[in-house]
Amino acid sequence: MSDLLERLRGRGWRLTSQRRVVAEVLDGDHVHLTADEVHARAARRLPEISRTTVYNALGELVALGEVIEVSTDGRAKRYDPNARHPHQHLVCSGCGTVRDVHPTGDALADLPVEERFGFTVAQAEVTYWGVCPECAGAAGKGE
Amino acid sequence: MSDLLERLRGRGWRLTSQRRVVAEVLDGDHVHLTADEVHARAARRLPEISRTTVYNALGELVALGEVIEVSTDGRAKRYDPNARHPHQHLVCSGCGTVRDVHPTGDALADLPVEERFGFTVAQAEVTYWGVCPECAGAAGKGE
DNA sequence: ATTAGTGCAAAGTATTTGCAATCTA
DNA sequence: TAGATTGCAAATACTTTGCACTAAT
Repeated sequence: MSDLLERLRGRGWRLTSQRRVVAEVLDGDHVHLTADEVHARAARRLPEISRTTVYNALGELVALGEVIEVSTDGRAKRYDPNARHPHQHLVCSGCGTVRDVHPTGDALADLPVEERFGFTVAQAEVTYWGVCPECAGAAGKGE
Repeated sequence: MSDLLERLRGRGWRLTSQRRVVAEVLDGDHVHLTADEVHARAARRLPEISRTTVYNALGELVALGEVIEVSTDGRAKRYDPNARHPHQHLVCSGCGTVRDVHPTGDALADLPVEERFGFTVAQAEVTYWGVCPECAGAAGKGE
C-alpha cells in the first residue's frame, strides 16, 4: 500500500507530517471520505492537524490529479484516491455509501454528435443509484 | 408553455402568487437554475418573495417529482424542470452551462451483476463533461 | 374557519481566506 | 535561509429551522 505517498514524493510534493497523514488516510480502494471524515481520521494520528490544512492538502491532491472529487448529492464532497483507475460510482440512496464500479460499454460513445451542441466532450461520468443490502434489510424490518 | 403550472394545479398543489412565479420561472427546456437564480428571477415579478419560500417551493416540486435536483460540481444545486422526459446532462467545465442530452444506449444495462455488490440498482445518471463553443473560443484568444 | 403557506431572523453545514508563526528542502 | 506550509480566526456560500403572521380553499 501507500504508493500514493511514493508517487507524491516522486512528484516533488513537499512532505510534512500533516500531508503524510492525509495521504495515508486516503490510501486504498473504495475510499470515499468527506473532508471532515479525512480530518477526523487524520486527527487520530496527529491531533493538532487543522481542518484548513486538510482542505489545502485535498485541494492539491485534486489539482495534481491523484485524487478525484465526487459530489454525489448536494452534500459534502467526497474524495476518491482511485484516480488512476478509471471507474464509476454506485451510490446508496439510503445511507450514501459509495462503491467503485466498472461498467462495460462506453457512455462517451453513446452521445451522438447532434446531441453535443458544439461541445468538445471529454468525459462521461456515470453514477448509479440504488439501495445497498444493509439499507434494504433495514427497510424491510422497520416501520 | 406552462403545463407545469397546469399539472400542479391538477395535483391539488395549493396555489399562491409566490408558488406561481416559481413555477413560471422554472418552466421550459434547458432550464437549470440555482435556488438563488430562481429567487432572483422570481423577485423581478414579485419583489417581496423570500428565499425561504423559494427553497420551500423547490423542495416540494422535487418531492412531487416535477423537478429534478442536479448537483454538477460541489456548488449550489440546480433545479431542472424537465423531470418527465428522461435525459442526461452535458456540462461545460469552463462556465458551468448545462444542456440536456439524450444518449443512445442504456447505462443501467452496462453494469454487470457482479459489479452491483448486492445493491438494488434503480437508476443510472450520466454527466458528460466538456467545453462549450463559447469557452473554446475564449480560450483560443486569451493568454 | 381551517389548514397550509409565507418570510424574518437566526442557526447550521461546508468551505475559503488573511496572515503571522513554523517548518521542509 | 528562502520559500512553502500550517492553523487560527473570521468570512463566505448555501440551506434549513422556529415561529408569528397571512392567505387559499
